[in-house]
Amino acid sequence: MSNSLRAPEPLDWLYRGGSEIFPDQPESDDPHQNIRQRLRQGAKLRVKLGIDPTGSQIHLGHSTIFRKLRAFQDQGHTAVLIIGDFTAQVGDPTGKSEVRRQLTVTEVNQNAATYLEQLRPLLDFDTPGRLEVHYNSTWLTSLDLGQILELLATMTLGQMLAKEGFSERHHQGNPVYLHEFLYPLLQGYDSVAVKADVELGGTDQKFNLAVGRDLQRHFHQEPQFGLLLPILPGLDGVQKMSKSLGNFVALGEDPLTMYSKLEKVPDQVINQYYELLTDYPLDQLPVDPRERQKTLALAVVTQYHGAAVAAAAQASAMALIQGDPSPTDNLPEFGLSGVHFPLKLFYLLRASGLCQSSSEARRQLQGGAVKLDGQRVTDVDLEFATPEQLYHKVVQLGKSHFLKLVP
RNA sequence: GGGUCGGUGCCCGAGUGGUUAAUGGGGGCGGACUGUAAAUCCGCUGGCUAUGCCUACGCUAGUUCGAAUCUAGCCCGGCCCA
Repeated sequence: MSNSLRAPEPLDWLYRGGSEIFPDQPESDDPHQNIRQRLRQGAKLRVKLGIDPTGSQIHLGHSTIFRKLRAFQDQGHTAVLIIGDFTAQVGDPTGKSEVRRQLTVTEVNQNAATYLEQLRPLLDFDTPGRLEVHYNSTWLTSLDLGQILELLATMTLGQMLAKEGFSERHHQGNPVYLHEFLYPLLQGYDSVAVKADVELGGTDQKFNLAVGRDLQRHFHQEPQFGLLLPILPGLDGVQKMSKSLGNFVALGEDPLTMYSKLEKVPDQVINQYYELLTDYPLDQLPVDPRERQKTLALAVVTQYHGAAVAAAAQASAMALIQGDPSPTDNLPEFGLSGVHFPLKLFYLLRASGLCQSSSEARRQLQGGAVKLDGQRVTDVDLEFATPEQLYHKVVQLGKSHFLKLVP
């Protein structure tokens, strides 16, 4: 595969998803201004991607950029993954209308530990030389005040205020703390530390990636290329996919939940989902909108769980929609051994995590949202004397939350 | 440091002594409809194994039969001045 570097002419893999590359001067022969020239020369690039472990879950919105990183890997380049264990404590102010809560060291470490596992289906971990993983605390914690001053002295207040977010917040009368100014500089310094040739990010990262170029130049390195991918809209079809908005699909979710969420992606954004989340030929998308959703869901679930499991999830989802919970092989399960009998149904809804509180569970029952084996239950005080009455029954909340009860 | 305005439920935002988890909007969840979509209509939107008991309007004390609403101190923000 490494030989393919000599003829990377169809650069579809590079541009799929509407990547914006900068600097981008297509007519230029200068390999520092034109990444295609660089690739034609067979350069082996160090492709940086930083991710701050601010949460415990990675979702599809993050995955687009990892897919791009994988594409670079498959072309023979080196993925340089930076776990922002230090920057996570500062908090990226990008796109935030308010200050980010600062995480503790313990939280950050716990989050970081789960990240690599979640990325396993996405990246090439095995081919030698294709992946480096760094924690940016390695170099950032050892910066002394003199070095920090050097970083700060590379930018002006005007440049900082030009960054989206800062000036809005300031003019809206919201606080902007000084330590937030350090974030872009630290992220940029990461590029210096790993000698990045390319850095990947979402379009909202343009400022930060540009700072990386400035700092590399300051430290007498070749400035990196920036490659920006559009932000993936969330399941609501409007706002960007994010955990805090709840409009996300996490990489670690079970196949059926993943499928159920993806098969109802709004029409207005489904083409973007195809482009950013799959390798499906974009000129061959199913015409029927319902088919288009199903095919997408199947394609994405396959990436994370394999074709067989994905097909089973699709079959289960279709059956469950029609109220038939029989082919429920891969439903998430809930063991009844952990709860006490006699058992009230609303308590079960709470205990199983289907509802967040027992009060909410009662409301859902009253609102007609709960079904047991396809039968709607509205009796708030329904109680079961023994676990045997519930074995192998399926509890359903709304249209897409299912749970199989097991001993 | 001084002056001034402000801190209400997921968010915004009413309320300025009195049956009440506290108007309204957004968002979210659910129901009907549908393509399991959108649009539309309707319901719900503090907690608790619950015919009741808790906790809530920045924090802590206080005034009062009774406070989110009054008083004091403290914490945190905006703006103006230094």
